[in-house]
Amino acid sequence: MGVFSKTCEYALRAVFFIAHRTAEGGKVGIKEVADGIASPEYFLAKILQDLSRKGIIQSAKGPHGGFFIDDKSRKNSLSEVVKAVDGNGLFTGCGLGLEYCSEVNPCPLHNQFKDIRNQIYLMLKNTSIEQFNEDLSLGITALKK
Amino acid sequence: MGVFSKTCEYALRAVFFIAHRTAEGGKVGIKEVADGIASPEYFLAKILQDLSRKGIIQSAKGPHGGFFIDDKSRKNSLSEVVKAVDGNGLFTGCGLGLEYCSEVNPCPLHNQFKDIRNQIYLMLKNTSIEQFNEDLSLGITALKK
DNA sequence: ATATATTAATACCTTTTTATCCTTTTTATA
DNA sequence: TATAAAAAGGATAAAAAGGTATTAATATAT
Ligand code: FES
Ligand code: FES
Repeated sequence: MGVFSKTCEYALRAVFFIAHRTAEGGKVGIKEVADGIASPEYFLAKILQDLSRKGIIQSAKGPHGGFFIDDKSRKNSLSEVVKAVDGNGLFTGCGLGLEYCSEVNPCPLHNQFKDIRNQIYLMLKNTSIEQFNEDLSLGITALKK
Repeated sequence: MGVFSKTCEYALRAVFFIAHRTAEGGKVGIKEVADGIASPEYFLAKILQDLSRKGIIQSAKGPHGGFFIDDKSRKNSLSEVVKAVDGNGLFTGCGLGLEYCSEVNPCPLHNQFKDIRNQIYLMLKNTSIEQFNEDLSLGITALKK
């Protein structure tokens, strides 16, 4: 497994996709999102439902419904998305799984690991959801395959 | 979940513990290791069996038997341990879970993520198993709680 | 108002990971 | 040679993650 859980990977890709597709208003359906990011449809549905409850994205039922991201939410940083899905253990936890990460009782990898952990956090904190809309439009970056 | 799987966390802590305790020759039993790194004994047993089969650590059955790490193996880097347990997906995989990580079809996070991923690799590659023996002896670093 | 089609939400099932128990094999030594 | 100590291996179970089928909500046409 990678740095993020599968659930979190799908969540991040979906959030990018939805932000991109609803930048000019409008909504996008679950099937389209699932296809756009190559994820299992119903599993993604559950993830989006959760993100919706937590206010990371928005949704509307019924015909012409779908998922979207409002102006305020699209300014959110990726760290909010990761925190909503995986919690913030990735940002604060010990790399070797000690109960607490601390300077007073550090694990052998602590000094090196804390820097890396912080860089992961900064990367996510300093990146907004909407930030890649243009790259996606230009086909510079991809969300599947 | 953190950067490493639970299995991998236990493996790394155990490897540090065994290297430290068998630096002057001798062996250490599974119960002692499990206690020393605060891990479930029988689950750890499986992990150590696996590490032993893969040549990361060594073991001896019978009275006065136990686990140990020979001179050659203790020079191994942590990346070997992680690779043995979790594979090398952590070192090569896409942060957002795309099938392949590549420059030609990069995900939005690719440029930032590849640096971080490489730092994780370098940290592990440049750290040997035996490297923390002294710190552990001095109580500067810990493997439990 | 009501039926209908559309769509998200929920309840359910499967697989993987993590953890435990029990039996077998190996081996030092009494 | 018998005994006990220790890892190895098989079988099982609980928990978490991953994935699928069904249900509920709603806009719109009639
Ligand atoms: S104690 Fe392990 S990373 Fe801080
Ligand atoms: S393509 Fe995603 S990290 Fe390289």
